[in-house]
Amino acid sequence: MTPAHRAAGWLPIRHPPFCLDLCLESGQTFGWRQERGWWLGTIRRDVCAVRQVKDRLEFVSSVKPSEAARVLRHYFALDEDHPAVIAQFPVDAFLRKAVRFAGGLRILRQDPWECLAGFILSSTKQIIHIRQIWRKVSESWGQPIAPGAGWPCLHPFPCAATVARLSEAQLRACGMGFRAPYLLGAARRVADGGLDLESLRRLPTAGARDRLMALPGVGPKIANCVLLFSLDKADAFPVDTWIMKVLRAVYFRGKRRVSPARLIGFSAAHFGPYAGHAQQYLFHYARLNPLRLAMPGRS
DNA sequence: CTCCAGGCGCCTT
DNA sequence: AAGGCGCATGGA
Repeated sequence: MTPAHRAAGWLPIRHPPFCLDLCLESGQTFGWRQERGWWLGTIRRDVCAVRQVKDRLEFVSSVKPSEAARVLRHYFALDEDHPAVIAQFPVDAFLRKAVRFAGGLRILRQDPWECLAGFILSSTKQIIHIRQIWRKVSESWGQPIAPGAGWPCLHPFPCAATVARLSEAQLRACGMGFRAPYLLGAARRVADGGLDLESLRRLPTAGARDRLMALPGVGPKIANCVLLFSLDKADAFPVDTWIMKVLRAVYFRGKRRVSPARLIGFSAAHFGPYAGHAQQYLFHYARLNPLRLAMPGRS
């Protein structure tokens, strides 16, 4: 290993289990890629390389180590008592199986704008495609920066003000199709102060959700993703096609014509104050075990 | 070729 | 309130 590839700093993982691979592969963020054992990605203007070695996180960053440590500790929620979160889950055999299946899967604390943009791009797209679009947008309008000497340059995702100045045609050129006017509209609302994303932290989950859903292209699912993945609303419960399959197959087995509204109502009551964290385990399990999920009587 | 993907907006009943 | 459909794009 060259000196350039030595970590500039490291962070202890104080509440294991923590699994960096699961966190970055589980479809809650779209800008990270793996290269030679390191994860390369950006958090606002902070360009970094990260890897997990047992119970610590090593990093190289374009900003000074003390600042990078602060940003990364927060982003990867290393200060969160993860076992205490799991302990708040309801007594539920299937959920516990999903937790065992993906030990150390955490909810990251993303930048609200980047999270909003990512999930506006996500509708009826596979995760691999969302990553492609994300990268195209980043490389088209983000200034390239290297985490350190000897590292490849990465392009931060453009901020709302930058996207707001683009044209719909420029965004469509990145392959996002009908999502272009949605992303542009949301960027303008955020850039012109029509919606202050940070202020949503101070609102109750339902109120913050209403504000997000006033944005073009943002319905309940995307709003819940933004609340959960970037605004510390642990009770927000995104219901996508995979979660719909889980709920129908596991919690409403054999019943026909269960409405989405009823599934959502059940989820809110059943999964508790950390429903969103439970959702991420269910989502990941369903996505990687579609066959087992479809098979009856295998719990 | 067809089908579907971490949905949403709009249009019918 | 609840259900159906079109929307861009790309990979299986």
